Amino acid sequence: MRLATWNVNSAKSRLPRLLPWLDERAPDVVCLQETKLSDADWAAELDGPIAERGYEIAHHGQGRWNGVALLSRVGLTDVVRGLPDEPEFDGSVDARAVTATCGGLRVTSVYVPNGRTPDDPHYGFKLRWLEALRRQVTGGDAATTVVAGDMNIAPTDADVWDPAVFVDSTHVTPPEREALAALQATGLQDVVRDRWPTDRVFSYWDYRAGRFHKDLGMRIDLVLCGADPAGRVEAAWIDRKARKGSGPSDHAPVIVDLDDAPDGDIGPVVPPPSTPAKLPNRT
DNA sequence: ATGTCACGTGAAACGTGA
Repeated sequence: MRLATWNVNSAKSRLPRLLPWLDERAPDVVCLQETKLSDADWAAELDGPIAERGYEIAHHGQGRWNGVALLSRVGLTDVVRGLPDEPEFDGSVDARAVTATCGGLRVTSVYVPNGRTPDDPHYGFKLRWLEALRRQVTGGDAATTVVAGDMNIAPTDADVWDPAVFVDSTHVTPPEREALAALQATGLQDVVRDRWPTDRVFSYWDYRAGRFHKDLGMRIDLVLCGADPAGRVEAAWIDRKARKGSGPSDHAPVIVDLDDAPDGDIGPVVPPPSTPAKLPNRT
């Protein structure tokens, strides 16, 4: 099973990149963030071409900002929009989380609040939102949980291109990193970092200043896996190709392949190859 | 280089957010 997450920075404007990417990478479950569409506009513009490719869809949108979605062709049931006791900002709840059961996993697509600056009210909102996300995970079966999306946190200084640039900025402050660590302490593994423990691995590059070309990025898009999916990881990588070319998102997709054979199942028993019958000699 | 996008407004440039 191939699982992916991608902050598309507007699903409508990214359609010319999203559809070919679905065709090329053929993910089974996709978490999208920053769709920037209402549910009605998503249905009008995206439902058709995505359903045509065999996906069931759960979109949780609000319009101009935010918006998340789950696409699945391995089942999509028990859809929940938002988080339990989700905190408000400026008097309303944003569209930042959608959860469903896909292929036996409880998957949540998340767009964690940016925080803006550490002294902005949005920063406290970010911390409260992360706590609500942690509570949701503790209320479920952590072993089969996947939380994937734009966390807007670089887990360590190795996840930013220059830690000096980010001093006193959001994405790297200790309270954010502690909130992420508390989320992971429910039993979730950062499977990309596990796979590439010492490599320079980024998922986001600012559009400005040629940052992608110079590989001056950050790793803020994470796939966090409970024990079951974490134990089945066959590959985990950033699809940098999707950040190249014309009209890309500023984020690249993260792709994780899981072994579909459950524990103890060695797959179909294949009989040993028999001696091939000799082809009749041609004369 | 504060260097780019995307969206809404409203009909072109500007404010907002990232």
